Amino acid sequence: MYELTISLRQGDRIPLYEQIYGYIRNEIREGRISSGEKLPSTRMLSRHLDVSRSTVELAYEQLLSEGYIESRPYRGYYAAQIEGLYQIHPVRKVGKADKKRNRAQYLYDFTPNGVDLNSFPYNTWRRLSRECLVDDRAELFRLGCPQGEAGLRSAISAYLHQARGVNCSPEQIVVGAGNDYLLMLLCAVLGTGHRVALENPTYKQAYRMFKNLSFDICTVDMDQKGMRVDVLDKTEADLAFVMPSHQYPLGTVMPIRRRMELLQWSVKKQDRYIIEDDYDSEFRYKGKPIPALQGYDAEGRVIYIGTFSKSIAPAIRMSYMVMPESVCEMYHRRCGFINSTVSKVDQMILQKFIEDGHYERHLNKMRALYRNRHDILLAELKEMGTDFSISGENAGVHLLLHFGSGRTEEEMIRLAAANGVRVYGLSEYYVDGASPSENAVILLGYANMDEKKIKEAVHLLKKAWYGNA
Amino acid sequence: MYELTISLRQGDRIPLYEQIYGYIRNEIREGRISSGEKLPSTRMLSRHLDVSRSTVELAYEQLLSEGYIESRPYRGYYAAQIEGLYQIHPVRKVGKADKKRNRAQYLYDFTPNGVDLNSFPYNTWRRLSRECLVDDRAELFRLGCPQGEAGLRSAISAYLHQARGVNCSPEQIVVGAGNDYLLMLLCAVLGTGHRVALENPTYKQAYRMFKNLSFDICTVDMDQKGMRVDVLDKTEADLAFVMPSHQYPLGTVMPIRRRMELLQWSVKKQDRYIIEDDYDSEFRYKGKPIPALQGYDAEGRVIYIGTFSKSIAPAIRMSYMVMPESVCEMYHRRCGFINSTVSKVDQMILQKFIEDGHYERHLNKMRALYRNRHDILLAELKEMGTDFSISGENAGVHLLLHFGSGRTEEEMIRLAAANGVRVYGLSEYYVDGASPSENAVILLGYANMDEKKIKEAVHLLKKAWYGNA
DNA sequence: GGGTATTTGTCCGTATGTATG
DNA sequence: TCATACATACGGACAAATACC
Repeated sequence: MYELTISLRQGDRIPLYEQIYGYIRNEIREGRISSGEKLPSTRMLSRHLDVSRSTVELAYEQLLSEGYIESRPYRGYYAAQIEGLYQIHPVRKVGKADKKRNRAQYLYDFTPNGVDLNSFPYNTWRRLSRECLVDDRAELFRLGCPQGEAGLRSAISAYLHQARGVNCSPEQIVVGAGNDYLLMLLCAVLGTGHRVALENPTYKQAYRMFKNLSFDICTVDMDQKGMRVDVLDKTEADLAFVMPSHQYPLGTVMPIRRRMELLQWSVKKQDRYIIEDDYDSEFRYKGKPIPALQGYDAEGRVIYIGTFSKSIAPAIRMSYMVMPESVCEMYHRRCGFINSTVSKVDQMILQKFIEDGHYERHLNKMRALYRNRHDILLAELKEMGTDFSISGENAGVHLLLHFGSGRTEEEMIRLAAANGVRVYGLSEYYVDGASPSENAVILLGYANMDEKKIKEAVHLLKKAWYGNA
Repeated sequence: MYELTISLRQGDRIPLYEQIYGYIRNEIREGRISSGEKLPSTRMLSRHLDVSRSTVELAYEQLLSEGYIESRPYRGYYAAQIEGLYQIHPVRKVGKADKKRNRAQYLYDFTPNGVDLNSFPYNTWRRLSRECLVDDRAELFRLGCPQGEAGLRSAISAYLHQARGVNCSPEQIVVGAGNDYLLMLLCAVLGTGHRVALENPTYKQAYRMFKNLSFDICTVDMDQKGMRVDVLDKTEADLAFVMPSHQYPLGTVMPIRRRMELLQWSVKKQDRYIIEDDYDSEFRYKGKPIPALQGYDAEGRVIYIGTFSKSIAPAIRMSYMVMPESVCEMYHRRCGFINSTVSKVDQMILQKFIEDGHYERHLNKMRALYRNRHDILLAELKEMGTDFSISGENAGVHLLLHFGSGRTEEEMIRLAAANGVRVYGLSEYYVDGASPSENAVILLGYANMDEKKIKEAVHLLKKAWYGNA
């Protein structure tokens, strides 16, 4: 079947269906689609071009009526014999200078920060967006609650309760423009003079934020259960920044016992707080979902941070923080005056998105999708080689490969790059210069790679790392 | 195999396939269909329900994509394991009833923070919004530049150059979610150990931000020309926060000479900076527009902050900061890692809005509108009484009434309130407890009051303050 | 036990309704 | 009113699995 590569200009003065029509007509005229050849089905093409099926149908109908293609009911459309067809001006389209120059140094990118590009519910979002701009006009002009719209906070609170076992009222929530901002805000809320303990390796944005806002920092080693509370206990830290659900980058899931130890640490002295970053907890593939640390916290020591960046789209720029009562009080006293950083329209869209059940459906869809990719990646990796172990799987959208001796990270990354595959080393996530492992540890994020790409990429990795294709 | 007993409501507003989808989803959720159990085939069910097979197919496809069922080709559909699936039952939507609770105690509100409610180009904005969501889909998934999209920054830089005489390249601009955020960011960029001089009275959000981020603060008195540089010179401040175009709340416009003095202050010692908040400079009604202070700054001492809150809508949450080279360098070193706080979609919408000339048109429209209101308010006020003088007119969207002796602010506000008119006193804008004037000074913002309302409101004020209707 | 009819998911083209500008 | 685009609903063709003779 002929593979079409049309680039549509949406919003152009030329309607979509005419662009499709014109393209295919040209391909047939100039023989790139020969007579009898099957064309992509309306469904396939509509999915491929990301337009409605009816739009493609309109194009096909026009081609049909002009005799360029033939329809075989229930089978498909086929290019017709075009001899004798009038061709007034078979204009040769000169290739518009290729825009793709800057891309594609890497054919495959296992970035651990990716999200799937194709699953965003554009149509729903657009509809909700329009509804908000039509229905709630006046709302655009009221500045809105600094913490975020009450309705959205209610929706988030309900979601967190059911999905993550987080106990909170909407009043405890602050909606903000991204995790970075919320961390910055939190630092302002807590004020100066704190020492924060970070896992090592950790989420570097957090490390940088604390560092640049003049917090004292100490790093605490991790074992397979997460941050070592016995080590934490010996530090002077009064804040602990942790990712119990799926540590970044290690992928560690903190078991209940360790969580309890951590909570005990938090109440041993006054004014200790745990900052729980639950950045990608939405995605778990095995076993029962573990409730958030916040859910076990009876003493109000856990500050919970979550985001829609991973679960919807990074460009959305919406995250939320759940503060215990004592922090709430500080927030209102010190930072209650700071206006919300999220557009009210966006907040209203998201609120509707959650309330109307779209968010639930979307999450389930994404989970199914990511699980599938996760399974395929695991299967492919097991075929690739045996001199590494895998960790951090079963949750999130990335996993780690721990190689045996004799392999350096730089070498692995370089070899992969030479074959067009971008992989990431663990060492860049260590702070304070520490990097305890001599052996290569490689991160593979699979969120923005489809099945086919995963297979091809692992195939290339095999070639790169083991020399056989 | 599970026997389904669905009663479909044909012609309902809920589509058939969604009814089927919803029913089966519920059965699975509530365990009436257990995992692994076979579902009726699309044909069986379509016959049973007397709908098309494709309708059933559509329902099954949705269930499949959300992970509720699994497909075994040529064999059938089977209920999947649903552990970990998200089930969000939103709590009752926040009653739209109590939204209006806090409003409408006042019939007329002369808030100095208002904007006009009816002039927002909803249709244009909606169209651009739609275009962005259709056109630049992939952009949603790239995180975007921390400073804001390059295109938007170019557009802002071009606008600032033409309209405000600001000299900058797009690289010097940071786009952020509101002035509050940009001030917070700026504090992080500058780091600790600074002393900032504020006009008194001043924009209280700025005062609070500096105070809460542990900056030393000193206040500098104002005369009719703005901040007194001679007083500033005697302080230890290395930062000066000023609003030369139209000081808030006094409405003072700083003349050229004073601006030069201020610039001279900034170069007298190293590492001094002027923060210029140009929050409502778009609106001037008399005389030539005065370029921004930044435009006169040859030494790179001025940090310029502007916003779209006043000129478009507060809910938009987009502001921008122009940094001189030296601050740029600090920004990149200390805060370059902080992700943008503005949704990419919103940035793209705004960029198009500016580039397509809508912003220019909108500004001119708003200026004409506000000038009209300004003129009418002035005329009405002159008819109202003679025991006050007016200042701060000719620019911005608010002005001040300075009353003679024997009138206290509290009394004026109370009298107005008793007649359903909300006015604002100057004293709340003073910081450090200072409030030099004994006499009442009243702020009147006219941005969100139309001609009719202005006339009615002033009429009521006359009644309230002078006793005659 | 091997051929055959049936069942099944999957793919397909088609028709009509609806929202928007 | 009309063009454009999308949503919903319909039923036939195909190939693989399976049940049945």
